[in-house]
Amino acid sequence: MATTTDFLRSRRRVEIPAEQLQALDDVMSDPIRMSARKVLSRRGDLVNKSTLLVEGYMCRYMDDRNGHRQLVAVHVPGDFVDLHGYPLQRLDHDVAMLTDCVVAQVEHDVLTPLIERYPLLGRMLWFSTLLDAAMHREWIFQLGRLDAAGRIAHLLCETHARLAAVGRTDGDSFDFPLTQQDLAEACGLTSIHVNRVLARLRREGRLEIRDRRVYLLDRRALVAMSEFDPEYLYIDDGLLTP
Amino acid sequence: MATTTDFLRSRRRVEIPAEQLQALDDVMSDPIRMSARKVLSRRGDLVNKSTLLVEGYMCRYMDDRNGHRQLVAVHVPGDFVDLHGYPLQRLDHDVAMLTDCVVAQVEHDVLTPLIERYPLLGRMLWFSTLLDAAMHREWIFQLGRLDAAGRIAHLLCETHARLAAVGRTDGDSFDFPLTQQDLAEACGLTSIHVNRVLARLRREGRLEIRDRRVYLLDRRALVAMSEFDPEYLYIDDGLLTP
DNA sequence: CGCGATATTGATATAGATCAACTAATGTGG
DNA sequence: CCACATTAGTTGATCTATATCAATATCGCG
Repeated sequence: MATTTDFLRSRRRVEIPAEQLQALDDVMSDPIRMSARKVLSRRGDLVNKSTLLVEGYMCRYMDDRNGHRQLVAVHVPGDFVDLHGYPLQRLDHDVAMLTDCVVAQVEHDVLTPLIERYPLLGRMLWFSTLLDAAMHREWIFQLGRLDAAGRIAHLLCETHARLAAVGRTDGDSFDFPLTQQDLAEACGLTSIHVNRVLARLRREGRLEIRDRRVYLLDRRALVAMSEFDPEYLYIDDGLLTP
Repeated sequence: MATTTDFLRSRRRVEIPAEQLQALDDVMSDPIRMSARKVLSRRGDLVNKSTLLVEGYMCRYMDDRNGHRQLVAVHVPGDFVDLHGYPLQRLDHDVAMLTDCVVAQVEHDVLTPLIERYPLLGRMLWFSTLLDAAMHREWIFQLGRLDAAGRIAHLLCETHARLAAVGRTDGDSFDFPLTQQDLAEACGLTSIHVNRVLARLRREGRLEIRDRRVYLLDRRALVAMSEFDPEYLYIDDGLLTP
C-alpha cells in the first residue's frame, strides 16, 4: 500500500475500510520515473488512465496565444493529478512534470467496476477532485485580489500546508526546486517581478529560497499578507472521525 | 421532469436512461423563489442539501480582509450550484443570488442511495462538478494572463455559450441583469475600470450592455481578445453519442 | 572550461487603482 | 404623483504596481 498512502493521508475525509484502500492500491501500476519538464498529456487529449504523484512536483497549465503560460495547479506527492480526466475523458489543459518525479498510474477501465463495488471509495475519489476545485477557487481569489507579494506568499503557504499533510516539511522549510519563472507562471506575474518581490521578502526577513529549498522565516506575516487560511484544503479536521 | 431538464441538457455527457433521470427529478424539491442578493450559504457552513438553479443568476464568491469581493463562479439555469458540497460537506466560499431566482433543492441523504443504485447517475453528477472545476481553471487563466477587456469579453463569451446550451440566448444577445460592480468582482477589477472598458468596447462596436441585456456585436473580435475556446465547457460534442 | 539556464539589476512605460465629483436611473413613502 | 433617497453608471485627475526592454552576473553541468 505504498503508493496510495500519501493520497489517503492528505485527502481522506471518511474512514475507508482497509480492504477498499487495498483494492485501490492493487490496481495502481508500479512506480514509474519521469524526468523534469516532461509533458504527460496535452489539452484535448482523450485520456484513459490517471496519475498519482508519488514523488516530486507536477503542474497543470494552459498557454495563451503568445505562448505565455499560466499554471492552474501545482501538485505535490499524494495528489491524484489528473483524476478529473476520468469523468471528463478529455483534458482542457496540459499536464507536466516540474521536477523529476515518481508516479503510479491506473486505467480508467478498472476504476469503474471498483467504484461500483465500493461506492465509498468512489465518493473519496470524487472528494479528491473537488479538493482541486477548492484550490482553483483559492487561486482565483488570490489572482483577483492579492498583490504580487500576497500571491507568492499564498502559493508558498499553500504548498507548505500540503507538504506538511504528507510529512514532507521540516518545520517551516521544504524542498522547492521550482524556478522563479515557474512561480511567475503560477502567480500571473513576470519572472523579473517575482525576483524583485522575493528579494524584498528576503530583505525583510519574511522568507528565503536557497538551495532549492523554501524557508518560511515569518509565517505569521506571510499568512497575513496572503490572507491564507488552510480551511479550503480540508486537511483532516476530525469532522468525520468518531 | 421540468427542473432537471436544463441540467441534463447542458451537462450530460453520456446517455442516461430516462428512468435514472426521472429518479433524480423525483427527489428534487418543488421550485423555490429567492430574491436577488439573498445569501444561500456561507463559507464554513456544513451543508446537507444542494441547489439546482432553475431561473436567474447565482454566484459563488469570497471576500478578502477588507471586504473586497472576488466571484469564483457565476451560475446560469441548469447549474447544480453547490453540488460540490455533497462530497465536501463544508463550503469554502459563500453562495448567493445575483438576481431573483428560482431553484430546486435536494437533500444529500437521498442522493447517496440514489447514486449507489445508479452509478451512472453518480458519474454524471461527478462530471458536473468537474465542469465547474474546468471553468475555475479557465478563470485562473484569464485572471493571470488577460487584460481587463479580455477578461470581460471572456466572461461574456462564456456566459453566452452556457446560456446558448440551455436555449436562453437570442442570437448574439442574452439577458444579463448584473451590475458593473458584479462584473468587476468577477474579473478582479474595479467597477470604475469596468465602466471605462465597457465604454470603449461599445464605442468600438464590439459589444453593448443595454436594458439589462448583453449584445455581442462582434463575436469574432471578442473571442479573439479573450482567447475564448468553448472546449472547456464540454458542451455536448457527440463524443459519447452512438 | 565554457555554455545554457537561471537569477539579478536598472530605466522606462503603462494598465489599472484610487480619490472625487457628478449624473441618471430606480424606487419609496407621504 | 411628487420629493427624496438610494443605487448604478459616468467622467476626470492622479498615483502606483507591475510589465517591458536591456544588460549583466551567476550557477549547474557536460
